Order: sequence, then structure tokens, then C-alpha cells
Amino acid sequence: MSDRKVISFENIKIACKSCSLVTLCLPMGLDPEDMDRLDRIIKRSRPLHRGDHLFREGDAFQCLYIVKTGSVKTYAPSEDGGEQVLGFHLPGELIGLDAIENASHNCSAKVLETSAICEIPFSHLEELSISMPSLQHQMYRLLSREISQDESMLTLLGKNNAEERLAAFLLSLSGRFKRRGFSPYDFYLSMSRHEIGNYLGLAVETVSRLFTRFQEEGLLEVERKHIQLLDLQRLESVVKRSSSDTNQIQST
Amino acid sequence: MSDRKVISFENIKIACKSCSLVTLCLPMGLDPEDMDRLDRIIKRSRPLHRGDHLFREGDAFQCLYIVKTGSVKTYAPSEDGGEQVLGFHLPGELIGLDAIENASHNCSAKVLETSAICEIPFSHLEELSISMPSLQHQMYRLLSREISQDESMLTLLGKNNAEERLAAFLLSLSGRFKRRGFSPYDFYLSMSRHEIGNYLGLAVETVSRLFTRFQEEGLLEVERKHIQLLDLQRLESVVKRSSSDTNQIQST
DNA sequence: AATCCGACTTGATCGAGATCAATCGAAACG
DNA sequence: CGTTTCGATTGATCTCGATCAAGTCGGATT
Repeated sequence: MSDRKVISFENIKIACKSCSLVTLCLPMGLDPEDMDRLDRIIKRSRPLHRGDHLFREGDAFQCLYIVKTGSVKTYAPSEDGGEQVLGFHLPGELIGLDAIENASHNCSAKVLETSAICEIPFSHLEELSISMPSLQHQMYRLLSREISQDESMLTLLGKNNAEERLAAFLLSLSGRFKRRGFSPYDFYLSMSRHEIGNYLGLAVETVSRLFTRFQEEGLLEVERKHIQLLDLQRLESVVKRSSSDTNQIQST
Repeated sequence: MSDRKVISFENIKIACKSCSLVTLCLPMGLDPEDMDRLDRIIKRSRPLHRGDHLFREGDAFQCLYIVKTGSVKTYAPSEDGGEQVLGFHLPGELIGLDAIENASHNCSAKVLETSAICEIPFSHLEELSISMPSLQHQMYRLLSREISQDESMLTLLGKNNAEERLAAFLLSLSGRFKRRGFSPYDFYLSMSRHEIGNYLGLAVETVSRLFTRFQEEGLLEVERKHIQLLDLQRLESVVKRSSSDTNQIQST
């Protein structure tokens, strides 16, 4: 009990109510009693390591997953070994929502670095949400948010050029780090240039060149995976001046 | 009561249990009693006409909408008058799910042709789903399906070229028409070339040229908005041979 | 019937970003 | 500690689809 190692292992198994993510995670806004009930169905396994899968495309859908620490990427593999990266997931973010419908996963999820993950058996969660309106409401909200995010990603891919896409990506990470109490200016990328390019519909070389260019323009400092954003304002203006006169439709 | 006009008007206000869409719409799978309870909160207004809005970006979120007849497009307007088309919605499809989270719509919805629409006040629906587990389950399924669809759209935009995108679009329409009891081979497009291009991240001219090319190749017959798909198999193979060696990531 | 207007088509040209190729450099490993 | 490997960078070239520029066609208006 007084052994340091044991204590640090137990930290991983911390309950929701004591978890620093409680304000932006699934149990957000539940009253203490409801949070305890939810807490009881959540499984907290030992940490996963770089390259481990939470699930693979085609696996039976059993659980939703929440990143507690570390990061995860989700991607849709294609027959020929290629893949489309669908998202990068930071602490507090829910993974697997797209699997509810056909009861099997239609994407894979792989951890990008040593990560602690909470597992939530969906059948229990659904059961619980019948008798817990606030949890049901929270589920609707989170599902809806996922849709909104995918839609803005569709707009990014449909309307924005390479430069705007990368700037938007960096700003998204920045904002999410900030909300989690990390620096919005200074962080490490847990994904490769390849994965960033894949996610943004760009070639690796393009991503690499853009990092170089952004650095030359004084927007950021980059060294391998270490990123320092020097001018958020200007980075935002890179995204804003998007699609100014492309693909417009006259209102009919 | 015996007046033809009244009867035909009442047809629009047909209850879920008598609606031909019942097998692929929100009430799908509910038992008769539950279906009646749901039915009672659904509003069926008079038909809307081409160009009418169901809602606009920024509107307070009150209702979900279901297309009963006709078709609707959803799109995200941008300051400068441009827009990103997010989807085209056919009978039985639910609209507005992305608005639950922040209680206001973050896209607009406009009917493409004279359409009958069912309105479902969300607060009532949520209330109802507390005491109706099957409805809650159905909502989870539909929200999850929307996420899956957006994700495959992301893959389409991220990995597929113009030809593959248009083929995929036509096949998607074809399949959805088929499920609704319409011909999967012969249909009319309710959206313009502009809107198709916008949706697929392509210029109008590209869409137009592709229709011409597909016709030359004997894949389809096109005349204005009238489309006849002559070879679904081959059209599928156009989509399949996608992203064969682009943006692949070696499994690490 | 004339004309007007917007949707669509077709052709010519251009450019952003993909692809190809070479090199570098850091981490991993025997 | 040298060697291997894989990610990242940089340069050169090519290509798909955007853009620019005319036309064409059909439906609506008068």
C-alpha cells in the first residue's frame, strides 16, 4: 500500500470523480451518485503501448473507449494496405461511436504512444442510460458533436487548400491541448508526417514543405515532433482566408 | 370528408404506422404502441417548395426533420457567400442530428423540390426516449450511422479522384432509391451539377465532363437531370480501383 | 413567338500539389 | 559503435482538375 509503484499503478485506475478529465469526458455534468453508477461499469486496463490496437475494423462492437492519457488514431484500412486516417484522439475523447449501428467496428484504432484507456461496455452503458436521463442526454450530445466535427472536416477537405488544412489541424490540436490544461503553444506531435498527410488528404512531402514554410514565415518553430506555435492569430488568419471564391453556389 | 382534395391532403398527414417509409425511418422496429406514442409528437406540415429552408445555420435547435417525400440538401454556408454541401437527403432520412450538441444548427437545410417533411420536437423526443428503451436504441443507431456515413465521405474526399467520387455518388443514390422502392437504374437528380460538384469537392465543369465521359464509356445515359445507370457492376469497379497506391502508410 | 436567364457543356490553359528521386539524420539494434 | 532502417526533408517534374472563356440549350416571362 505504501509502495510507490503500487500507488502509481493505482493512479491509472483512478475513479471518474477524482479524474482530472471529469469536466470534458463522458461523465461530465453527472451528479455524484450517477457518476458512481457509471464509474462502476468502466474498466481500466493496464497501459497500452505504441502500435497496440484498441480494436480493428470488423471486430464485434463491445465497448466504447476513452483516452485517459496518451493518444490514439482511428483509421479505415483499405484492402490494398492503404488507409484513411479518420481522427487523432486526445485524453477525454470517446472512441468507437461509429460502431453502434451495425454492431461491428468499421474502423481500426491504434495507440500512438503509451496510453491509458478506459473501456465502457456499451450494452451496460445503454442499460444505464435508460434509468439515467442525464447520461442519455450526454450520449446524444457526444454523438451529435462527433457528427459536427466530421462535418467540419468534410468542409476542410472539400474547400480548403493544403496550407489552410495544416493550419486548421495545428489550431485544432492547440485548442484541445489548452482545454486539457496543456500548453496551446508548445507541444509534441504523437503522429508521423505521413499520418498527418493522410488525415488531411495531402502527401507527406506537402506536409513537410508546409512545416518548413510556416517556420520560415515565423508562424511556428518545428523540430521533428516538437512544435511551438509562435503566432496563433496569424495561423488563424491562414485558415480564415479560405475558399474565398471557390465552388460557390448562387442561391437559387 | 368525401372530398378528393381533402383526402389527398390527409395523405400527407398519414400516421407512421401507415407510412410506406416505416421500415427505414425513425420508428423502424418500434412496437405498435410505442409507434403511436412517437406518432403523437410528430408534426406534419403542408408541403414545402423548392428553395424553402427547414432551418438556417445559427437557428435555435428545436426539431429534427425527416423527409417524407422529395429531397433536401444540407450545407454549411461561409461568410463570403460560398457553401459546403454536406448531404442530400431522401425520404426517411433524418436531418438536424448535428445540432443537438450546442442547441443551435450549424448548417442550413433547403428543400430541392416540393417536399413533405415530418417535424419532431427534440425535447419531446428525448423525453419519450427516456421511457422507451427501443426508441433510445434507435436514436443511438441513427446517430452512429450518421457518423459512419460522414466517415466514409471523409475517405472519399481524402483518397478518391474525381471519377471515383462521382461514381460513388451515383451508386449511393442508386442504392438509396432502391431501398425506397424506386428504380436503382433510372432516376432524376433533384440537385444541380453545381451542388453535386460542391458536395464532392469538384468544379462544375469537372462533373459535367465526367457525366459526358461516363456516357461515352457506356456506363450511363444522361440527359439533363435524368440518369439511367447502364452498368452498375462496372460503375462499382470504377470506385473500387481507388486509392490503389496513394497515401499508404506502412503499419508501424 | 421573341427574348432572357440560368444551368450546363465544351475547349484551352494554368497551377497546386502529387509523384519521383535523392539525401539526410535520428533512433534502434546487433 | 558501426550499420541499418525508417521518417523527414528537399528538389525536379508531371498531372489532374481548377480556372478562364465561349458557346449551347431549355424553360420561364412577357
